[in-house]
Amino acid sequence: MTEPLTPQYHPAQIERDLYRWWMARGLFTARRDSGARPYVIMMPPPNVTANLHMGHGLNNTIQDVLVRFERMRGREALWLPGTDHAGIATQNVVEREIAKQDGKTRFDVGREAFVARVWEHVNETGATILDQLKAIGASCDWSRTYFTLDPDLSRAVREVFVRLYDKGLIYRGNYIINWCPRCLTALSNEEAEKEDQDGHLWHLRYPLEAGGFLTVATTRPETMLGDTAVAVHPDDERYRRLVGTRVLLPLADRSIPIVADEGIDPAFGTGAVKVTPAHDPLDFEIGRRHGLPAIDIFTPDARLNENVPERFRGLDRFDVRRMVVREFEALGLLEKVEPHRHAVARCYRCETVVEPRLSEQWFVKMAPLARPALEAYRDGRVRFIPERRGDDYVQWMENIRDWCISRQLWWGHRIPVWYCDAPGCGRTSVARTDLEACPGCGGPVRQDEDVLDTWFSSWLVPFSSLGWPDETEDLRAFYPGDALVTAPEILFFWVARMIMAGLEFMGDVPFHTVYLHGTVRDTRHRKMSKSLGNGIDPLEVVERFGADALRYTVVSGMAVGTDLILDPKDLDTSFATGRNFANKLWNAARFILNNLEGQTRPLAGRSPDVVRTEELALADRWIIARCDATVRTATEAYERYRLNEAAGAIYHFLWSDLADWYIEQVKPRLYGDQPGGDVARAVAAQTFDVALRLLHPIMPFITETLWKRMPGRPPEASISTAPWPSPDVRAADGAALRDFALVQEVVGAVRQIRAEYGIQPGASVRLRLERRLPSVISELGTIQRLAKVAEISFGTPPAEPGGHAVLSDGTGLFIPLGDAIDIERECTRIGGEVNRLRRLIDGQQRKLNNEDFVSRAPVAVVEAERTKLASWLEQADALAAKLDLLGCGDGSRRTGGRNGD
RNA sequence: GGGCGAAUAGCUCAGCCGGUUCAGAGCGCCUGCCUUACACGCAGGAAGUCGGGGGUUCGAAUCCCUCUUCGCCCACCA
Repeated sequence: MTEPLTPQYHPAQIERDLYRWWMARGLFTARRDSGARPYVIMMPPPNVTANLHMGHGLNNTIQDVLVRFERMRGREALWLPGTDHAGIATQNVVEREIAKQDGKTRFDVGREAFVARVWEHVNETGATILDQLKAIGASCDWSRTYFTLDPDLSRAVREVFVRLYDKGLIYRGNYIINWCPRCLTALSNEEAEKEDQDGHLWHLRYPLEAGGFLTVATTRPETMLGDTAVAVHPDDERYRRLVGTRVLLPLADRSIPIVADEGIDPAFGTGAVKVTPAHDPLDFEIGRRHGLPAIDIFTPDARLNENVPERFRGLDRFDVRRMVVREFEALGLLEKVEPHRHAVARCYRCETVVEPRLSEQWFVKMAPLARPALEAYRDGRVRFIPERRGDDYVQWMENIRDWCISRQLWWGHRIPVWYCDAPGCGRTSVARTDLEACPGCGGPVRQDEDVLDTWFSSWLVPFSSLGWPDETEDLRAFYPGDALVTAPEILFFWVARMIMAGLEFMGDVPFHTVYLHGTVRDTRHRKMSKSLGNGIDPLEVVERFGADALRYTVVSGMAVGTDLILDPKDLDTSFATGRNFANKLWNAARFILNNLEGQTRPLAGRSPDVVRTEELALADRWIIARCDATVRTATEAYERYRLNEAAGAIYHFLWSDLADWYIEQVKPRLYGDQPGGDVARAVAAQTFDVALRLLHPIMPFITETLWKRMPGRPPEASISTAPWPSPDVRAADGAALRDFALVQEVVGAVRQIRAEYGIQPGASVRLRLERRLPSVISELGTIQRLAKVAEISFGTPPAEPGGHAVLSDGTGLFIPLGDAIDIERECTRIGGEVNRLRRLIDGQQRKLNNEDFVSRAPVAVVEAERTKLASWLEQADALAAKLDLLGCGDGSRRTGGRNGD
C-alpha cells in the first residue's frame, strides 16, 4: 500500500482485496465476551435460488450502514445472514429444470429423488447471493450464516409446532383455502395477492320447480356446476315466498333448495346468490349454516372432475366458463352480462388465478398470538419507520385470520404429524422426533405428506438462528435484537409473525424498530422486475462504478418512506454522483496525503488540541467548526434513520467546504512559502479523518483505503472499528463560521463581477473594500488568490468606472474596470439587485409594522426579523449610492448611505 | 368499498413541529477555464406563480377543506 495513488479512483482494484482483508481480520464476527452492548440486525434471508437484484442492493446497503454506524459507536455488532429454503419458489425452479431437461414432472421423479434433486440444486447455486452481498460490502457475520432447513432450525420448527399444537393453537380442518392450480398447493391468505381486474357479471336464470325463474348473478359461471342451493336475504320481499321451494339447476339437472341467509346483500346483483360451498368462502359458511352438501367440481389443476356432466370433464375451468355461458344462452337462460371490475386473487409465486377450494389443511389459530403483538406496538415496544406503517400492522392484527400452514409440496419442513391407520386406533400423533410406531397401539404409522409454509420457519429466525430451543450463549447475548430492515411487502408474511413468535416463545419482541424502506422502481415508477426487463444488475454497477458509488446513490437517493427511482437505461447518469464523489474523495486524499510528508505535529485524534489555538488561522477555525457541525448533523441523521440527510451533510462538507474552500485556502501554507504549514497539515488531516469516519458506513471501501494510508496508522487498524467522532464544544466556533462566510462572500462577489465582464482568467484586478473588515484582513491572501486580486485597498471607492457589489453586512465593494465597464449593463445589474432588496424590504416593513406580528410572534423571531430588515436596508442603500455614482440612480436612497471607515 | 401516501426547477428528489434559505441539492443545460489533488474537475449562470381551487392566520411550499393525477395497503358484495 505504499505506491502513490493514481489520479483516478479505480474501485475494482481495491474493493475485492479489502473485503478479504476485513474477513481475515474477523472484523464482522460478533463476540459475546467483548463487554460491549450488542447491536443486532437479522438479515431478511434471501431465497436460496435468488440472485442479487437492486432490491437486495437497497435493503442490504441500508442494513450495512446501520450496522457499521453502530459498530463504530462501540456496539458489538451482529448482522446475521442466512438463506431461506423458499418452499414454492425453489420447488418451482427445480420443477422447471427437470421439465426442460428430462421432460418429467416431479411425480415422475418421485418424492425422495425429487427432494434430493432440489438439495443438489441448492448446494450448487445455494449461497451465491451471499457471495454477491460481499461485493457490495455487506459486513455480515458469516461465521453464523444459517439456512432455514438446517438441522438446528428444523428442530426449532418442530418444537414450535408441538408447542402450539399442545396449546391448542394448531388444528387441522376442512375449510375453503386458496389453492394454486399450477403449484398444486394450498396458500395462505397473504400468499394470494388480490388485484382488481375487469370481468363480467353474468345473470343466470335458474328455473323454479314451481314455474318461472330465479335469476342469480355470478362472476364465475363455471362454479354453478357445484351449486347446492340458492340463497336470498330473509327480509327480501321479492324472494320471501320462494324460500323453502326449489330450483332445477340447469346443465347439472339437480334440484336444489332456496334458502334464506343473513349474509346476502339484497342490493347487489339480483339479491339471489348461487351457493357453491366447495368453492367459495361465503358459500361455505352458508352451506354450513344450512346443512348443504359441498360438491367439489375441480381436479387439483382446476379442470372439471367426475362430479360434473361428462361433456365438461377434464376441461379447463376457463373453457368451461365459456361453455356454461354459451349453453345458458342457448337455453334462453342467460338474462344479461354486465361488465364488472372485481378483485381476482393470484398466486404470489406464479401469478396463476387462485381457486378457492375446500380441503383439509393445518392451521394456526392466530388471534391469541396477535393480541400481545398488538399490545407490543401500542405500548411502544415496537415502532415503525415511517410511523404510518404501524397502521397497516394494526389493521392486519385486528382482522387477523387463521394461518393455513400446510403446503402440498415436497420441498420444506415435513409436518411432524403421524397417523395410525390401525383399526380401532386411528390416533394422530404430533412429535418432536420422527415416530416409528403409534404411541397408542404400537402399530405402523405414516407421516403427514405435507410440508409447512416457508414462513413457518422464517418467523422463528430471530431466535432459531441463535440456537433456540437450546439456551445457547448466543441466544442469551443477542436476543432480542435491535432493528429489522425490510420492504413493506413482507410486513405481514414475516415481520408481524416474527413479533408474534418472539413474544410467544421468547417472551419479548425480536426487535424494537422496524424500518420499512421503499421499492426500487424505474423512471416510469414501475417496480423493477425480471419479467419487465427493467432491472439493474447491482454487480454490473459495482463492476463499472464501484460498490461505494452504488451505495452512495442508493442511500442519498432515498428519503424515509419514499421509493428509489433509477433509470435502468442510463446507469451513467444514475450512478455518476456516487462515482464522482468517490473520485473527489480520492483526490482530496491524494492532495492531503502528498502534503503530509515532513509533518511534525501529531495527527491522531481530532480535537483542536492538536494545534495550539492561537496558531489557528480563521480558515482553520472555520473548517474545524464546519467539521464539528457535520459530526452533529450526520450523527443525528444516522440515529434517526435519515441516511440521505447524513449522506448529504457529509458530501457537502467534503466537497464544498473541505475541497473547494479549505484545501484551496491552505495551499500556500503547504507549499512552504508561508508559515503555518504544520498547522494546516494537522487541521486538514484531522478534519479529513473525521469526515472519512462519518462517511464510512455509506462508502466503506474508499474510506477504509484512504484512512489506512493516513500516517501513523498501525497496519492492523481498520476504520470500521475506529471510534465514531463526537462533537466538541470547543470546536463549535460560531464566530469563525460567520467571519469566514464573509470572506467567501468577498471572493464570490469578485468572481461574479469578473465573470460578468468576461475578464480574462489570467488577469488580476484591484479590489476596494469600503470597510476594513477584520476577517477579511486576516484572510487577505486567500481572497487575493481565490479571486485573482492583485491588490486590496480600503475606503470609499474612487469616482471611476467599475463593478460594484455589497456584502450581506452592508460593506460596499468596488473593482475598477476602466474601459471594460459597460455602464448600462452595470446599472441594470445593480438596479435589479436594488429592486429585489426593495421588494424584500417592503414586505419586511409591513410585517414589522403589523401590531399583531410584533405582539404575537416570539421575541426572538421579531428580533431576527428586525436584524434582517436592517441588513437589507443597509445593502439597498449602499447599492443605491453606487447607482448614483454611476449616474443612473433614481435618488431614492433612504439614508445618506455609508462611507468607508 | 374502506384506509393511507405522493404531487416542489427538464429529470431524480430535500425542505421535520407555519416566521431564522428573500424556495435548495445532484444530474442535465448555457458561458469561461486542461489554475502542478481531481475535466469523474474549477469558476460563473439560466431555470420553479412549490398540481388546481378555496379557507385558517399578522404571515403558508409548510395547517384545514375540496378537486385532479399517480401510487400503496386492506376487503368473502356473489
